Amino acid sequence: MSKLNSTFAALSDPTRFAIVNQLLENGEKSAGSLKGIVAISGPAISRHLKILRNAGVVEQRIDAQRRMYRVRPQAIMAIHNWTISHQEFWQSSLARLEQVLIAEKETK
Amino acid sequence: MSKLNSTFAALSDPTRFAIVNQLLENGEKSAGSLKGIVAISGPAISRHLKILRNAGVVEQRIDAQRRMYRVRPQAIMAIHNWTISHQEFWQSSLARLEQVLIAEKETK
DNA sequence: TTCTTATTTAACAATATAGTTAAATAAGAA
DNA sequence: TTCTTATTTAACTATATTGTTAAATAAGAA
Repeated sequence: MSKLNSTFAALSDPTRFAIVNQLLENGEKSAGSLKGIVAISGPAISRHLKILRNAGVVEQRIDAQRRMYRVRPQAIMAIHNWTISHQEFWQSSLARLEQVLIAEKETK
Repeated sequence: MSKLNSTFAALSDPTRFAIVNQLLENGEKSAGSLKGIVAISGPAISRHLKILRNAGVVEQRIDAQRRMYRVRPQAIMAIHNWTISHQEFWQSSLARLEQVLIAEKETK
């Protein structure tokens, strides 16, 4: 729980969020092939990957000259678990809001 | 999906993450009483709340001089839904990792 | 109206973030 | 070794973020 905000920080940048979604949807990708998904220089992608790695969101595997990146499942599960730990709050709040909308519809 | 990274940005600051957790656990709180949870000035808290509000993470209700803040359940649900949309990836990845650990234990 | 409480906005300084190009490093191929 | 491909690190600039104090605004109470 204490380092979840670092995970959120890693995912707060649009480029990094796009990288992570790309890796989640298509699995492992090289640094170079990730460069294609946004109009950005190589060094910029490289640094974003370093930030994601330091936050524990992705991990690296070396394949000859290429560095292959994939999402660490634990990172996404940690976010999931945080939402679950407050699930009662948001689910009941939403249920109440829905009841209000239904009541308003009946009044009109 | 497109504005989830703004939600993550709002939650990336440790002070804001603490504020949100406080509101999730104890419900609606005034700006002033939130000041107590971190050693920070009033104006700083006020601006953090504005950022959270702009990101759609909290909403405000006016009660005389006080501004009461509460978490918008939709914000947490949006995060939850994102983790769910990739659940197959992270759950099966974790299951595979666990299998590897079991296999290693048997080898030792 | 004037005082008090609660909160926000303004102005500013310090630090962090993200992008760029050029140089360095890593590793296979000629 | 030298060339080529892939990626990272260094150096630098521009912009964003966060915190502070002082002033402004909001609203009830005297």
